[in-house]
Amino acid sequence: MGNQFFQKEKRNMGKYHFNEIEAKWQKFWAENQTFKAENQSKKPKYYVLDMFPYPSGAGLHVGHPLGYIASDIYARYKRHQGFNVLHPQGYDSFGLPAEQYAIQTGQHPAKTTEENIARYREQLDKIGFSFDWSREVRTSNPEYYKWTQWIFLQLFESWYDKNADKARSIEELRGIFSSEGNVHINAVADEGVEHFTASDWLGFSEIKKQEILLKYRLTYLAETEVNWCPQLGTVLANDEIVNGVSERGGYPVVRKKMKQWSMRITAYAQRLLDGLDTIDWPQPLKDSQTNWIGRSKGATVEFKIQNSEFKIPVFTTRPDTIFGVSFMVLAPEHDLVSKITTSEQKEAVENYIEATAKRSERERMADVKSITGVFTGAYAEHPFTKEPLPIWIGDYVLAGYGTGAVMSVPCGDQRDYDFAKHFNLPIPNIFSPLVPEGGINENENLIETEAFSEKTGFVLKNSDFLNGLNYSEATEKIIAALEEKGVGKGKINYRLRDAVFSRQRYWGEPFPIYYKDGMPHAIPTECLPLRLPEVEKYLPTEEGEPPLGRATKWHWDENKNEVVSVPEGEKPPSGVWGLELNTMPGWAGSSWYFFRYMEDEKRDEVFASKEALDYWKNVDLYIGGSEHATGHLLYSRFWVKFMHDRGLVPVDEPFKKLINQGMILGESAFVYRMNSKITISEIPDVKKFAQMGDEWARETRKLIVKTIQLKNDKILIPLQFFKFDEFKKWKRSKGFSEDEIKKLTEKDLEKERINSFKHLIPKEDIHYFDLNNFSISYSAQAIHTNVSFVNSSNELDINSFKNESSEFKDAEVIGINGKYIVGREVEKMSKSKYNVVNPDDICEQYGADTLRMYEMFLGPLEQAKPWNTAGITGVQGFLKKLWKLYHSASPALSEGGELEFYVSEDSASKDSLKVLHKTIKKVQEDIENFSFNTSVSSFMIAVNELTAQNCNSREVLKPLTILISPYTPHIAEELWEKLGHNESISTAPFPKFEEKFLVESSKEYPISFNGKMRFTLELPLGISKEEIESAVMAHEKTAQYLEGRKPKKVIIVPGKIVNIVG
RNA sequence: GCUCGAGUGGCGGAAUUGGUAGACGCGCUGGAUUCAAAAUCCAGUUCUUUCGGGAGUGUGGGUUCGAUUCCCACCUCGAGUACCA
Repeated sequence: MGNQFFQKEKRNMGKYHFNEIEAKWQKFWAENQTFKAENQSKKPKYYVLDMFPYPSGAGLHVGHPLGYIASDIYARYKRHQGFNVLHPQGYDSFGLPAEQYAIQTGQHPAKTTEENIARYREQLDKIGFSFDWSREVRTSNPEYYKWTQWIFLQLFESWYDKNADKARSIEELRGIFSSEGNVHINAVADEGVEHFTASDWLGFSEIKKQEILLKYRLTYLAETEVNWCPQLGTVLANDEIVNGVSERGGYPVVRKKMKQWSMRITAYAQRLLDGLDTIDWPQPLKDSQTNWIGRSKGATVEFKIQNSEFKIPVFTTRPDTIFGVSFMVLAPEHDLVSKITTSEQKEAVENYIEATAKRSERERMADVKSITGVFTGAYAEHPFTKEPLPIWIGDYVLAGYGTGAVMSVPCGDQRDYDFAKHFNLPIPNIFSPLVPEGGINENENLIETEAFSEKTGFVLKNSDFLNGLNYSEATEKIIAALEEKGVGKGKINYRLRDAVFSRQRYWGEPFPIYYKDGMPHAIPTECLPLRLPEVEKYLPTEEGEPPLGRATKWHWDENKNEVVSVPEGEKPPSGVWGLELNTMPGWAGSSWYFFRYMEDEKRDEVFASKEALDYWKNVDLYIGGSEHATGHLLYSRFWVKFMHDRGLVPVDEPFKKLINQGMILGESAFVYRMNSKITISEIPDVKKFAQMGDEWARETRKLIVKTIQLKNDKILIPLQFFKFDEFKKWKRSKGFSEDEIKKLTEKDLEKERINSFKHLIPKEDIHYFDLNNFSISYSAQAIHTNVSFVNSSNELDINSFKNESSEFKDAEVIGINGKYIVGREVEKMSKSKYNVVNPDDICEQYGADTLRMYEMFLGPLEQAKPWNTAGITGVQGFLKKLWKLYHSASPALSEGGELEFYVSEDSASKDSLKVLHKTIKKVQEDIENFSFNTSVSSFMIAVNELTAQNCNSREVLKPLTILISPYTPHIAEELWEKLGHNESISTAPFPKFEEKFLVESSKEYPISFNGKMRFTLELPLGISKEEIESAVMAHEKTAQYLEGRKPKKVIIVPGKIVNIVG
């Protein structure tokens, strides 16, 4: 016995021990700082970045590292190509989940965040990433958020000059105000800023000046209608709301007016749009930003209100249809509503406003079809015809878009049409359809049943000076007319709103702002960071203030320039003012973090030094999920453009190339629980029931004979007894013929099922279980079970299932032949679905190299795909084969020989070199196209072929090691060392592809007949078309396929194909 | 509804500018080795067939000597968006 054991151990010496190898190299890389990037280098730079992870308490599952593995392969590849690669990692560590957890447990979010990060790091380290950890950042770190606050203050001290089309400093704006007032200024600012002259400005009080400046600042304080989420106790940005409920938690969201910090991102709408043309991003991502920004071209038109000083400005994309206007509609929230409503209509209008305000955003969205509205009693005047137009209010008009009012053209807009139909308003027609022959059909009515909203196929009629014109001609003419009359002008409108920047939360960056006489003032930048204060509870105060309202030390002393405490109830001494109580949103810290990684030494002095910024410029490759399309990816672009304007960074786009990785889905496992209460009924008379109609439900209840409680109340039936399809499959596997399968009915399934739980039926009731005399009904439901209890053949490990899930300790698991087969379904990976696969476990069992390669092998990077642990053995088998290629046993393994590293110095065979170069070419192309799945296949092919060729030549194996090292770095390092190198493989030059090894002298031609390949024929490559043709025609099989016919045509593409037609 | 993306064996997926459909891997079947298992190795595996073939890349049509690839129409699934005037 002992001897046998020894033998086995001895035999294992040269085996592929991935756990040891991987631990060894991970340690080596950490100790030698192998992947530390240099800020001064002769090498060209390359910056590879993963989207900022939020360190959640659940840790990583196998879906998370997918993008990291892809970017790591690319980073390693670039190092082999001679680049100085920056490949950093860090944590977006402020955020809601840690705070929610803090509210529940009282634990400081900093503590849980710290723990979560430690766990993340541990998991990441096991996968062997080539991160430069010396540059790690955490957004919740004061040394980091110091600079987030600093950038906020830069925004606070800036305004947007439309003439220069860039942001400029507030100091310059003050200068302009002092010299010429604001009359000539062309700035992005709040609506309705009063006009003043230079002398006015100089006469204003400081408070008044601040009030005016606030209307120009790029981050400003304003009373805005926000999305308030009562359950989360905070406001949410538009992109944080999904289907009318909060993205995190799914809580309802209501609209509420609050004083909030906002970011004037709208100033950048056009540049954000234009910038998309300069970056290499996936088209769907660009499309969703384009839609989000929502540029539309049209005109503003002012409508005078009759017998009133007021005017209604509207925005329209179809100014050409102005002669089709038959009424006006205002949003219920519109300021003018209360001012113009007539006394007769007052009550109706007020009732309507009250009713619509109650409806939540979600209801309003769900219920888009019902048409509601009410007449205000007032009339507007058509700017050209002077006709009176009744003014209505209706909630299909949104307060937040355009001017919150529309000119209704029922013949040209479906919503206006529906509104007009519903309230019996006139629908004048202004369209004459064009007929295909080039004429105009005056008689046909385009708008009998619906609005005509096309921009082509018509000319205008009943439109005064626009008659006979098409869309573009009319649009041009009407805008000119509007401008001449001074009642409107051409305008571009954006859907994009300014971004709300305040959150009523604790775990975020404090604003470096205090309030002096009600006006916000910046704390001096040299006093940053303004640290997050301690609070005893993470909830809002009783007065409804944000959690920072609980901080006892949260006032700013202007004289001492420090945070001081003011005892509760006391008036602050002079020069001491309250600090801002809101904190910044999650996207603050993530909008600039990519610049922080560039800096390594001067992080205390600057957010990033000029040298670092000039060297690294922007991110060359950014990999992450598409869910950030309208959040992080838009805000980052905005901040970068702003920072560029103010000369803080040299680039105006953060991410040159971006790739979206697809989600890895989980395969959930289900067990099927049968209700233990079984209802026995008489068999119904089918004919009688068919005649009964609605009464049948009541009648069936009368048929119930008895309800039987089985002996166990937790009964699991197998998949085969849950779904009829599976039942049939099972029968088929038991050797039933197709005919027999066809004859199977639900009744057969029921019989088997009843049989399977017969032992649980109380003895006295057993006679009821006869399908010939009774109808038996019960229910069963699918329940998620932990995938770790299930093996690759979908069998449930019944013992661990019972032991580890307390709910089913005493369950009766009904198997078939002692096996219980679970149901499977592909779903998102999540804790609640018990389908999470942990990368640590995979690394432990199969190794990190196998995990890395398998994740790539699953399919194209951008595509969503299900995870199936069973398939991983193929990749592991491959790595074992690869290992064996560098080892040999003498005597042969079967004769008790042991594996030893062996590489021959002899020159390689022609075939082996061909395999090598074919692989170099393919892998290089694949990496450059981010087609990692296909290069895994080519590695497998290469190793299969080299093994078949018994290749052990260094000439081939050395370059092969480098080739594969981006994918499986640990095994590559180990083999590299065994090949006799002392340095890490990570910067070894990538093998060079040489065409000469692939040159072929002959080609196996596929010979097709009418496009169908029939046989192949090997022919030399050098020969002419004629020679090919005669060789093919002379072939015996050709005659056979032609069956005596004469070919009509022979297509020959040398080096490709021969096709015979006839 | 609109915008975008995708439909190929039992499964994940390959297929250069239109040129041998199903590479590679999983699973399955059979075999070798083993007391046995694991591991390993070998062979087979789109469907159908009267073993000559025939059909086949969501469906229907078109262009072509030749279409998974290009064009038109439709169906299904997925993602985003949602009264945007």
